[in-house]
Amino acid sequence: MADSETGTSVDFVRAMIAEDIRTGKNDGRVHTRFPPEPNGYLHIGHAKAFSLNFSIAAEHGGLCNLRFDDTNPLAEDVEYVDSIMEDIRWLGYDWGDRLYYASDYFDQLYELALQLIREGKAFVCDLTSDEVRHYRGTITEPGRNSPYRDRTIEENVDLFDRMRAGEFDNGRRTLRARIDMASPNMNLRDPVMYRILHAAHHRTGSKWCIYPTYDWTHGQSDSIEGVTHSICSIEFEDHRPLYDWYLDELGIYHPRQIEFARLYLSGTVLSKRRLLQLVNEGHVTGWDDARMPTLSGLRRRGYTPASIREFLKRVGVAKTESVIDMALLEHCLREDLNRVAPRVMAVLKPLRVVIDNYPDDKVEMFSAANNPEDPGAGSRELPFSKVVYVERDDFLEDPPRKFFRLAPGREVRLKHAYLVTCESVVKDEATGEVTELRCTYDPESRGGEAPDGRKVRGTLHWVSVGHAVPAEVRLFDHLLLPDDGEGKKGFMELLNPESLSVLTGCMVEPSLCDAKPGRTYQFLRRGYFCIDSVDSQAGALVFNRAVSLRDTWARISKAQAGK
RNA sequence: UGGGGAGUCGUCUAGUGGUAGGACAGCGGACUCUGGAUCCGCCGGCGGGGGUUCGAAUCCUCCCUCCCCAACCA
Repeated sequence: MADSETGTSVDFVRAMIAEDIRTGKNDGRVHTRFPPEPNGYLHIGHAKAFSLNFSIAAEHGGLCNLRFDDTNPLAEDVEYVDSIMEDIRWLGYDWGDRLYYASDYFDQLYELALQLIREGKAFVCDLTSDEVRHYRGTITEPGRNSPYRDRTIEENVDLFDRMRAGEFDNGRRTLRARIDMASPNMNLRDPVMYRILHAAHHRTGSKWCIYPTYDWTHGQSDSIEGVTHSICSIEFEDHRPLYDWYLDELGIYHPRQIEFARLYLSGTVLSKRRLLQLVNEGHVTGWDDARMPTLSGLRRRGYTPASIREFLKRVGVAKTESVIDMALLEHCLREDLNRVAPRVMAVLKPLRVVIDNYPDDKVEMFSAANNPEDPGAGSRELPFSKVVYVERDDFLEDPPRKFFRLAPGREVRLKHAYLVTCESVVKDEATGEVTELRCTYDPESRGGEAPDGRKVRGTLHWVSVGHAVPAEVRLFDHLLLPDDGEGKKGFMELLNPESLSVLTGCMVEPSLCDAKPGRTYQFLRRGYFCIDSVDSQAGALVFNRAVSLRDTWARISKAQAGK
């Protein structure tokens, strides 16, 4: 869809709304809403929905409401209400003073139901849920009318009143719309509007023992709030005729429902039911486990609101069911963090390096830029001494081609410090494991510059042993393994047993000593790491790897191994 | 099988009768005190068959594939 004014293209939802404005519908007003049920934590799929709703309203100077669709007290909880509000705000959206609950409308909904009953368009049905199912027919066969379908209006009003008064047990009766039991659309086969549920509601307490269903609630709530465009996900497409039916029969303000495709992400699952299962069965530590695609999980992992917003923008909005490659989300995070994350040195798997010709007790301070992408980020001082840690992976006794790091006789640069050459290797006599490297440094290379201009390809990160701060580092992999066959394996079989690996004894530079939880850094040459907001403490730092850096060497060595 | 939706590079997504473009991924190169970043390049697609037209991803038609619906969940 090309926008003639800007030359940029817009998605079909925005195009429809633009058309409504052009034709003068709703006096050009745009009012949307995000209607989550508080029965779980929000994930990135929900973020697609609410960012769409909030953004579209904002683009037209309109408003977007937050409305909790709390019509099923059995599934809902205030814990979820709170987390949902926190997550929406975190992503940067604001519903102002328009916080609503479907339960706020229970009285109005009851009156509207009475209106339908009085017009002969709804009836109290005594069929059990099993019987209702049988009477409904199947996908290919029409249903049959309920024997209670033709009760008098007086009887319906009386029975409905008594349902509300609590005279009947759970499931004993329902209020149903009187539409068409032969409709090819199952949603129109006399759908249930109210069920009896003697259960406490997290907001209305025990005031009600009948609860309206989603279909009976949604359109009327939209109408009451003056919502112009009710944007929802595509599985509600064949509910739209029912949405429209209620509004038309009631003769009240009629918003327009528009459906778009939900978001799916490779390597994870975006279904509340399954996420809840992961939590309940202990496959993750909670809704905010850093491996979870929930907003609280992504936040804990180190994802930034900006990166998620950019991701959603790039993903677009359409009606095609699509699975987005997780690599795109990761790309958006790197892109954002590259701009804003302070650089820092941390050695994940330490190997001692002794610089033999460096004075024993000397400590030098080197200035290090906090972010080469952002001169305004300033610099910090790094202590250097005779014994430092480098990454174990940065040394190979017998290096392959194109390996630019440390090896016997090789010279590399210790970032910001000196050029050092590996002179010998110390090993554990019993195991043969390399325990220490003995090196010499070039005193003329202070700051890392070769005095004679000689080229040194390898630059390593390091931490001075005497100044290093120990830390735990958690690395994450996808929750789900790639689905090899054509979805032959079940969800549980695809769970990645190695989605979490914990590294202890990592050594980070001293400037991180009093870093605050939730802050994200780039560990030079390693990736972006966020201080865990739950488990990290001063003196016992815990970092989560949000995403690795692009690793060209990993690709080269993999290709070499393949030969 | 009835109804409702959807099919464009590996993955997303533009396109609305006039040269199929972009992003991510992949591959190659330049540059680099992060094998990062940046820059340049390459790769690769209209589900299929008919038809209309000077011309079709786009219009018509038949077919194929995938998703959703038979909760008193949302």
